[in-house]
Amino acid sequence: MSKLRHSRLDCTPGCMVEATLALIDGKWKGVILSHLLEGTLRFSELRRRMPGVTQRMLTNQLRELEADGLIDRTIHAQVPPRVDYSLTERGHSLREVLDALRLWGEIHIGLFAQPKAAA
Amino acid sequence: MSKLRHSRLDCTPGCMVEATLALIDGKWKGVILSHLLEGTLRFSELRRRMPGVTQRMLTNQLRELEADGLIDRTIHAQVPPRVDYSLTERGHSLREVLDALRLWGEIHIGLFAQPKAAA
DNA sequence: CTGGATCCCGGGCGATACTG
DNA sequence: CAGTATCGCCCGGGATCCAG
Repeated sequence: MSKLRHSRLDCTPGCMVEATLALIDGKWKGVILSHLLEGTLRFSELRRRMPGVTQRMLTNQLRELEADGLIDRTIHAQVPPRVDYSLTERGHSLREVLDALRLWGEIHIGLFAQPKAAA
Repeated sequence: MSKLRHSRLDCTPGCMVEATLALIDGKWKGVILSHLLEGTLRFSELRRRMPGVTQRMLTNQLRELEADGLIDRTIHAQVPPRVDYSLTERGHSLREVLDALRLWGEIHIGLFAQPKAAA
């Protein structure tokens, strides 16, 4: 597991929330997972779809997602190296969570999103 | 808004996911929100319920949550100062999201990813 | 094409001390 | 009780170069 900050024994409200957050949080994981929800992608494809992320970070985040068992990394032994990334079953199971996050964002942040006004 | 890393204009898959994550992410926000879901709490009560967090960070996170319109901060003019924190309507609307996160964690982490307990 | 290794900087975050 | 102010460490993460 990448980073579970505080002891996961203090399961006061929020423990599991934090535990799950620790998996999908991380600067680019949410975006990566969202992209992979649409299907398998190779490294260069992910890069192209995420202009803002550096190659270092992309590799980094992918490794963490892999370590957390959320994505599979398939290396094809070819002269031009090729690596495919796809969601594991566990990864796919996050769809509902990601959908919940996206849905809330669309409703409560939308396009203008009053950070405090709203009320 | 506390920290929306990349332009929220590049709404490729994951944009809203990240936007929402930016609000509830942040080391302690998930836990804070979870606690406040149970009702209004004053500063010291929150501290007591979250042994691991420093006073500085707690204040910090509470301020960000307030700036994002997720919680209300009520100051009572008393000799022993007293400040109550409670969820705004917007904050309460996160319940489903937090529930989704917690539920996923309980199912996909709680069962087999446990260090020793579990099984 | 994929990704490792290095250098380096800003800031996140903890510890501590002070205030109203 | 509920913060604010200051110092300092650590590391996340960008840029760059190298390798299979």
